[in-house]
Amino acid sequence: MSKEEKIILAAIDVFRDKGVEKTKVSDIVKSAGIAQGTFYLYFPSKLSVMPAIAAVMVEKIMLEVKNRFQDSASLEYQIEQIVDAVFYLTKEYRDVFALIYAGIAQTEHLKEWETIYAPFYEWMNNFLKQAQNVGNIRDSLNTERSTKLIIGLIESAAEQIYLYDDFDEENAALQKQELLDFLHHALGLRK
Amino acid sequence: MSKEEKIILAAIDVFRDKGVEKTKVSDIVKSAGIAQGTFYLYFPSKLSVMPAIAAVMVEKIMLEVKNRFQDSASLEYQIEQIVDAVFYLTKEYRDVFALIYAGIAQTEHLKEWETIYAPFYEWMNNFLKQAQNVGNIRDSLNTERSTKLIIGLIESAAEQIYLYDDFDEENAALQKQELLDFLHHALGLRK
Amino acid sequence: MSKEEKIILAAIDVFRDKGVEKTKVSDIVKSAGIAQGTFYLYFPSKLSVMPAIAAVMVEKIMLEVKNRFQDSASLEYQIEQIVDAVFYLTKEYRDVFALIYAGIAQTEHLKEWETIYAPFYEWMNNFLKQAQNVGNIRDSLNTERSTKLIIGLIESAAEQIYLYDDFDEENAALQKQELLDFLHHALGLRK
Amino acid sequence: MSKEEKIILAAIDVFRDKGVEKTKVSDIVKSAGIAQGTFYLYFPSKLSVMPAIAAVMVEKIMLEVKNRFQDSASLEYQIEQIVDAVFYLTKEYRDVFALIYAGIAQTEHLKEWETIYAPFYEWMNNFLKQAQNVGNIRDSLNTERSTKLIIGLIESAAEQIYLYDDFDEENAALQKQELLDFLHHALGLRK
DNA sequence: AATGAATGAGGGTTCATTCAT
DNA sequence: AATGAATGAACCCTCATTCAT
Repeated sequence: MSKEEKIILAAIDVFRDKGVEKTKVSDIVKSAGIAQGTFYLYFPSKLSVMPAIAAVMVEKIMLEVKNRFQDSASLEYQIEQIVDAVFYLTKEYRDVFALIYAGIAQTEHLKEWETIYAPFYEWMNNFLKQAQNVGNIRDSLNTERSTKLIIGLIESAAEQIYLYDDFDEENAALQKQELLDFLHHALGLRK
Repeated sequence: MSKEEKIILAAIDVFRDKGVEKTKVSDIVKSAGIAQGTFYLYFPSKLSVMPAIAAVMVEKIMLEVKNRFQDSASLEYQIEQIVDAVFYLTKEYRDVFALIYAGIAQTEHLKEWETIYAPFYEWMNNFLKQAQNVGNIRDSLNTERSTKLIIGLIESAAEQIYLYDDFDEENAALQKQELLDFLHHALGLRK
Repeated sequence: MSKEEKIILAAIDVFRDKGVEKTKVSDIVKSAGIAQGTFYLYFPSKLSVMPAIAAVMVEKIMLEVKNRFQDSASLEYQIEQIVDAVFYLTKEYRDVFALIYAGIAQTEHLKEWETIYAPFYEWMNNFLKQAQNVGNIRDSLNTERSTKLIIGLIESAAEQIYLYDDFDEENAALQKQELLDFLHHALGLRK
Repeated sequence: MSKEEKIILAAIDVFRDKGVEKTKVSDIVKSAGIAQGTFYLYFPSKLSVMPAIAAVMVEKIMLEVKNRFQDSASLEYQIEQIVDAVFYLTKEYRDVFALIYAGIAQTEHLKEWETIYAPFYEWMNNFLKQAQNVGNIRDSLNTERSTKLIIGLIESAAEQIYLYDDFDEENAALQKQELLDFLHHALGLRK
């Protein structure tokens, strides 16, 4: 594993454990098993690791979505699989997402966020286009614009459940069902 | 204006300008026109101004929504007004929301985020219930659960437009139209 | 004694003891009996104390010159008194002058040096003018321009003796005599 | 050019540009076009380049003086040539001299300063002796002692002009003339 | 209540030097 | 001899907080 990777993974660990604010660079390097100065060969500051962490998380998202997705399944089920993937990741890495969000908001790296998310947007756009081509979602929907709405909707739903609400299995299931229903109508699903 | 108010307003200004982390208490007191020590007569620490700022923002949200909302308008137009209100707030105060979020995330009181939004959630829930009662939105929609989905959806759409995309008036109008359309279908609007 | 004075005097002490390079700000504040941060309320950096030290030294020069100077003495003897004053100070504070010279050369404070020296230049100029007016030094001498030459000459002579040469009382006396002779001819002394 | 020479010349450049304290070894090696580690094959530390730089400067001094000097010229003109040489050197390389001085002052080898000047002192002493032998300067002058006075005088005059005063062509010419006059009288020139 | 000079612990960052290749 | 990535001790400076006035 390269030193850069070591730093990123160690940063995720320590940020999760202590929070961004309270994390010292010395904590990160200790956890990464490298020298203090080595950190600065790869990142100019503590917060500049954030985009790299974000990129790792988007990789995880794509992996999860692709793993769960079944080409042969019904559109309805496929959407549920996407929702499940995002929900699972939010649940599992909620603190990482929270710190990325906070960390990115604090710095000037905001614009990078879009670039980092690009692969997920592209994948979703293709998915919607195909479904629209075969007539399974309403024609009036502009897939490119809606892609961002849908991803934003699913993620904010997940955040509601796993970040803000006191987590409760039954409530989570109901909230997910409401979301699927909401999406069903919004997309004008026909199948 | 009381010194406490001066501090809160000055803190909002400076936090927006420099970010929470880079803001010094000395910046706040300079902007507020008071002495360094006076700050500590009203707030025990820099971050403890956050809840007061949050309260100011809740007021702004409710004021904006209520100001724009017209009881007599069509449901479709009322929804557009809500979207406009959230868009406006995001555009104007997105950095403030981000810093409250970040401040809250740092102090581990993430759940409080919900409290801040509570009045807006409640108002939106009532709005949906009424519309549902008169049969203007689909019966299958659970207003309470959907409230959070809708607000999350509108906000994430607003962020896409005002933060990540390079802002472009025409594109913004189209994206807003797509969102209204998306909501129209999701709610099963009948009128 | 004000904190600023404490810092200057402590800085002189520590610089003399350890040299500029090896002196830490923490050494200065320890010697001054103040807190680390207090230093930065008065000086922006370690080297920025240099001009203040230089000013103290020029004060010492003026005091020494004025103390030794006798209005009633012969011109020849008066010049010897000035030389004695500069020699004494260079001898006593050779290390301080060395560090000022080095410290000032290293920073951007070079131009300030002239301002700091201004009182000495002015005093010397008046001295020469008066002697010229009563016909004791050659008329062709431009007092203002020569003032700087003379002070430079005396100081460099002193440095030669006390800083560079291995000090030797007899040699010092001879070198001083040569300087007085040199000045005698240069000024065209008539009395 | 050998790597050692490359390092010395690069060090002079960078030291002049940024000052000794602010110069990093990495700056020197970058400018020299060699690897970081290579530096330490030739010099044990950053400051240890100083003597090598000093040696280069001695060469420059002697070269300049000898180049300008004309055996056949009048004594008066020869002195002007010497002044011109020192003025030129001060103007062109004053910062290098300052940094050598500072470097030496820091390492407590202040006495070495004299060694650097030794060839110049010797040359000047011979020059004065010859002039005295043929009766062109006063007999009472001790050439050895005066050598140091004269060089110190010329240098301090040059520093006044090129460093402290805001440089001004006309003023510089007058100041130089005053210096020549001063020297003329001090040496008791007869021709 | 208000002030603002003083505090000093703390952490980010630098950079001379090393060493495996 | 040459490299340059890695090291980690060293130190500056910041800034939240205190407290005498």
